[in-house]
Amino acid sequence: MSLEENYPTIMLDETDFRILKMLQNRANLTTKDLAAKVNLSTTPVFERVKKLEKAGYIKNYVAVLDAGKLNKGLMVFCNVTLKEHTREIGNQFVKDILSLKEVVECFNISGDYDFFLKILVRDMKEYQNFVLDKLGGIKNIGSAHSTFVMGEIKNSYAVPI
Amino acid sequence: MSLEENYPTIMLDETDFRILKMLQNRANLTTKDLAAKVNLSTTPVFERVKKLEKAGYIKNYVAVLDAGKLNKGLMVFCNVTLKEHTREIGNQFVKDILSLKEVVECFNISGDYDFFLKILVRDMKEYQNFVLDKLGGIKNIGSAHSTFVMGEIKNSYAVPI
DNA sequence: ACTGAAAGACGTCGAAT
DNA sequence: ATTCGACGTCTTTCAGT
Repeated sequence: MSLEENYPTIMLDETDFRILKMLQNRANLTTKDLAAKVNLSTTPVFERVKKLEKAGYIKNYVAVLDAGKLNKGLMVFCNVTLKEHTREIGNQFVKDILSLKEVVECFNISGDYDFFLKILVRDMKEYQNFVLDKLGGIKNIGSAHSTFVMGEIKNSYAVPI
Repeated sequence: MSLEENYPTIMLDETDFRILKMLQNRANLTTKDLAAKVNLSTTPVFERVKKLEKAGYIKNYVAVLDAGKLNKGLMVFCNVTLKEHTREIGNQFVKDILSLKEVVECFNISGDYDFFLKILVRDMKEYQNFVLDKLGGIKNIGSAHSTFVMGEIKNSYAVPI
């Protein structure tokens, strides 16, 4: 009964999956390109894409930028615990975290920590400032453990289908 | 002197940054839309976008799919250590990991573990099979520690600019 | 559900300021 | 570096199968 699930549920066939796979690798393929690859004319492909958008399978189209070129070449994972686990304190933490633009991902996790943050900054100095000025200003953080990314093997936003 | 840095280095102005910000939120904005938002006509905006693509600031355009709808609603972080840290064993591990479609991200990290993996699967059963059949088949893994995502607070592919 | 064609919008480029 | 204008291509729709 969640608010996000109010899309129509539809059946996808093999062609739909092929279209989704191609679009999550290159969203600027034209309908014509897609049509050629699935051996159809443009009309059914156009209608399938619209169907997939309206049904919520395709949530958005985004440009992938180069973090390093934009001076955000240091990726840090920060695992955080809260001092208390009431809903109110959790909600406040979430609200505070969402205001920090350096935090590009935040998940509530199982295990020793409560939250996992992925942070993008320019360098160590900027990360130090982030921890001291921004993370340090958030209430009810019990502990924070930083892990630094040394090398990127694979970084995809694609869903494995 | 890295291989990836062979793009021309150019200076970006405020308008370029505004265009990048908009495109990483909605890549299907038309040149016309962008032009209206930055108070220019289409031609300079078109040329700026092409410039940003050629200079490597924009690496790609992708469709963002709904993982839950596509039956990949369980996200798991898996921290892995290798038994030995030679370049050869590391390279083989990387090669093996890249062949697993469930692994959507893989980073070489500092700290207690060597690699961080983000994995998307349908449910716990599928994750169990992934660990037993796929991860378990990879040589030279010393230990693997799984953390399960219980809730998504923020999940963006955007670079904070 | 697909094909083919037709209309309109947009991307794309040249000339000009 | 931007505007204007023209052309080609793509998106989008519709009649027909």
